[in-house]
Amino acid sequence: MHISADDLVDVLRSEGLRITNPRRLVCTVIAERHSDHLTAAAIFDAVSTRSDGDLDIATVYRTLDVLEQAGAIKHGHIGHGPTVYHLAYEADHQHLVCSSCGSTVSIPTRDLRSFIDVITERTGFVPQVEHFALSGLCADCAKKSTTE
Amino acid sequence: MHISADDLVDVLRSEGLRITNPRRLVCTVIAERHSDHLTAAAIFDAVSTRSDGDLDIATVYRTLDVLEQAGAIKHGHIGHGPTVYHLAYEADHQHLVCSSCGSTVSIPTRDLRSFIDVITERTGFVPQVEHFALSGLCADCAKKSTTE
DNA sequence: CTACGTGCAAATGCTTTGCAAGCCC
DNA sequence: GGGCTTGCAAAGCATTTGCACGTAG
Repeated sequence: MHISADDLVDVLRSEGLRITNPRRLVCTVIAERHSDHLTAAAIFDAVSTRSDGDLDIATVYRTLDVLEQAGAIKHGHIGHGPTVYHLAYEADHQHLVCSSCGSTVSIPTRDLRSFIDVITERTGFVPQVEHFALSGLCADCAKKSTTE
Repeated sequence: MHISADDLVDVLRSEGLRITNPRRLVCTVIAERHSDHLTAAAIFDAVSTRSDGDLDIATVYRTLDVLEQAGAIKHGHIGHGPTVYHLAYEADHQHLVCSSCGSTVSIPTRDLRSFIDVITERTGFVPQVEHFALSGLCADCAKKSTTE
């Protein structure tokens, strides 16, 4: 299943929002690079290098807001860096960021089912694990820290 | 077990660092409010309202860095707000932030043992769950969202 | 005495906002 | 044409940094 720029534009249209060139450009980049974790700056850069591209970074943020409210995309936070955006249906994994070397790993949300259930049982809280990355040590750095 | 301002100062001393009034003041506030999740701004404010208090916010950040490197305190991230600091030995719980109402709940890290183990098994990654809060819906907001 | 620590102010990085002009429907 | 969108510039917030002065050890 791949989502096209037009699909995203349609989401906006169906919300009664106006279809403008800046919005089309942002949608195009998100669709083209659907597997990436895009930052607002990355989208801005990608658009800026296109021949038909010219828009303001503020507009990128505003468009991302609007797409997120429409349910087409979601944002998450990986470590300390800037906010990352991705298609809503791809928000099915948790990120792990190594606090030592900065590398990231993913784990499918479904593998964390029991964890999520434990939390809900004990606190009533329903976690959205994908939203914030988890910090820790990657395999390599963990090995190093025990060896030293 | 309670840590006093002097204990924190001693940590600095044992690292060969100089004991200055600004550092003493920051240590005092951390010791006095050891159960809070203090932000740099909160520490700055707390010091500023004392009769003997006068320091720069930059110094607060520098002192927090130094205390963290010395192992006396740790920092964490709860939702989008500013970085929070607390005594190292109190970093034994995970925070859950409600993305809807902003309320936070805690759960002891030991209750998440099996979760942590699953992640390590599958990815080699050793999570430090306390570092980043988890996002989700608190019991109340989860109830509301299913009712609506 | 001198390296370390401080205050101050300016810079940083990411994101938001106010406002007047522009363009979609 | 009316109002949603945009660009631009400025502001906001948390945090960091350069630098000259001050002081702990």
